[in-house]
Amino acid sequence: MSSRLKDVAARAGVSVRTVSNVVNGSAAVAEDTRLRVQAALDELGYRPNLAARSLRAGRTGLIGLAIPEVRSPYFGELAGLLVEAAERRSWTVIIDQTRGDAEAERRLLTRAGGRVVDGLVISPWALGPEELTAAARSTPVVLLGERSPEGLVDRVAVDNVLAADQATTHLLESGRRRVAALGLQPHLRNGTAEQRRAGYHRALARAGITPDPALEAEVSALHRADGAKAMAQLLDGSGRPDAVFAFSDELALGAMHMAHLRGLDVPGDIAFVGFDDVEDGRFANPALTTVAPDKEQIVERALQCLADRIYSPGNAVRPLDIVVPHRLVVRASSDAPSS
Amino acid sequence: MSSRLKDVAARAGVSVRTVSNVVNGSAAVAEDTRLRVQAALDELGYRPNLAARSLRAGRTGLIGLAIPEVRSPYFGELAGLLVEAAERRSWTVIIDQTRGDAEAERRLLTRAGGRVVDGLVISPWALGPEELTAAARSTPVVLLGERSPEGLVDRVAVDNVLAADQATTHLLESGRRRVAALGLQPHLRNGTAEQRRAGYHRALARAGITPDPALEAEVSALHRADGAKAMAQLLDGSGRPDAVFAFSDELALGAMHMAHLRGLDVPGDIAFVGFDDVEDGRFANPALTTVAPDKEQIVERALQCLADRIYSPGNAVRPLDIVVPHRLVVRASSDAPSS
DNA sequence: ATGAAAGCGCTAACAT
DNA sequence: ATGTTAGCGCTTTCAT
Repeated sequence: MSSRLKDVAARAGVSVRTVSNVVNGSAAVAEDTRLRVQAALDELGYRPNLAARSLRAGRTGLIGLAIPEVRSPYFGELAGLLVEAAERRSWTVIIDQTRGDAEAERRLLTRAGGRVVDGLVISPWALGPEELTAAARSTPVVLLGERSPEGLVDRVAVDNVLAADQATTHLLESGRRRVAALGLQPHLRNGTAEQRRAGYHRALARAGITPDPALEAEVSALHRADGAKAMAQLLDGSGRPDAVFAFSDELALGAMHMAHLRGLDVPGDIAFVGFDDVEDGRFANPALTTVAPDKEQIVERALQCLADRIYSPGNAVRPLDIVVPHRLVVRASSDAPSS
Repeated sequence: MSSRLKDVAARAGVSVRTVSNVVNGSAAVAEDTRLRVQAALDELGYRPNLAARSLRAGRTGLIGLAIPEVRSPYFGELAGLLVEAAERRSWTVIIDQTRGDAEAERRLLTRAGGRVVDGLVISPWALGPEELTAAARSTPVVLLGERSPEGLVDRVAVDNVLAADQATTHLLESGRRRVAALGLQPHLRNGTAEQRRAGYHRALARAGITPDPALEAEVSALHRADGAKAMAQLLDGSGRPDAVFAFSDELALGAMHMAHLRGLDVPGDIAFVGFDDVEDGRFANPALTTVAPDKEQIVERALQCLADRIYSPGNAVRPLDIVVPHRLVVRASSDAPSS
């Protein structure tokens, strides 16, 4: 099979110690031996066995990313960015999908405990704070989006209440009066939707508008199809919305599609704002107004948290609650009605 | 820190051998000892150290997936499916992005050689056949899409020539005459675009149409923006297309967006067909006609190849060239012109 | 500057 | 049924 340190040592006529030093540059090696060893290394096509290294080091160089699904544009983009950022820190990322399933989330947390990964970045949907906190005691864990109770685990997120408030306010300022909120998920333990709803209510209140239950639509998942379905219900209901604040771009895109099917003009008859700023939205017809979280910063700060815990585990830093910036990107889907 | 087999053994008053047997169920253990050991296991919260296991087993249980980028809808969907399929085989997937960069592809191939992963599924863009074949000699490798010369490495793909022919034929049959091909990538070593172009030419030839160079648009990458840019060039050129066969849905979506911006009606003035059948296309306005490869089968067969090579390495099976089925999904973007 | 050897945590061959 | 131990490939302490 493939060659080990020992083989290379035998071939170069030195000890494994010296070969190891050449491979890692970990100690001074006489120039001529170094060359001899290097030659042997090349001839044998030596590749270090990572399992052995990890076993020695007590670290794997792997970090986990647990997200509901890779294929969704938002998490896909996030995963891409995280992989790149991890690379810069010489980490390899294991991406796992939870599908918002409690069992899957639990399994990944457990695996993190099993030291397959040195740390875990998780965007929890199904799991409650207790379990997350418990898991974080045995491994470095960073939460994306969801808040842990009393900040017991590191967490990185945008200010959802503020962002939702701004999105709603933007619609109100463009003259819309019957703004719907699309994306409630009362069945999840994830509080994100609840926070966005709070921001939505806050904006309505400031404008002196009483929330209308007929303008709040629930979804069972966050795909375009769910957005389309919820939109259909809004249009068939008594709410008669002239604008929609969807809690994700995917939902917004699905909803917008439904509006088109129903013969509505966007933004003439109805305006849309999404959340996430995924690429699809930028190229939709019309282009989608959205809340853009600073994704680069989300992954960067998450990894920083992990690094801090992994490399100085004794140093019991207080768990961080990091808020990353966002901005409202106005595009054609929410232009003021031509009136 | 965390507990080892030895700790559990001490606590239960048995040998490590017995604990190992309990953990793995690998040998008969007396019921009462089993219970005692299990209790110790639970109390100590024992988790096996995977690095040690891998070192012993000579296998890591990890497989690599190397794709240009996770965030693109097509590769995102594929990655999601592959992770699920791998799970069923108790494999964990490491996803890596190559960005079509030769150096990145080379690095991943090398890592595969380093036994971090037991095998690698790669969608090569930049690397030529020689290097791919060389890498496959030291590790199980499956190619997605790209054909290796003389079938020296396992490969899974759709029949690109046939698919492109069908897509083009569909447009011609709906009465279009000036069908453009969008998505040539002469700078890549990847032959996929070339195959799709061949299918496009074959369809034109069958219809007695001479290919017009002004109707063939190159792109530097495969994002919506590239599709939009190429579309602008087509519209500004002398080709005056009444239909576009884009080599990917993303390109098609970008191109369709540009058509809208130019005030063209789709499909009235111009029809579109994409390739990949990603979710975005299904919810686009209008919904995008596309070639739908059987993605489930792509990942399933790819993993099957890997499993064969990993579990019976001596068994030098001839490299397989697997063609998975596809179908043309006709949607609103290519309805016959109302004429 | 380099060699010898211990030991990371686990499994399995060899005992009893 | 269960204990003892070698060894997977590597890094690193201790010697020289």
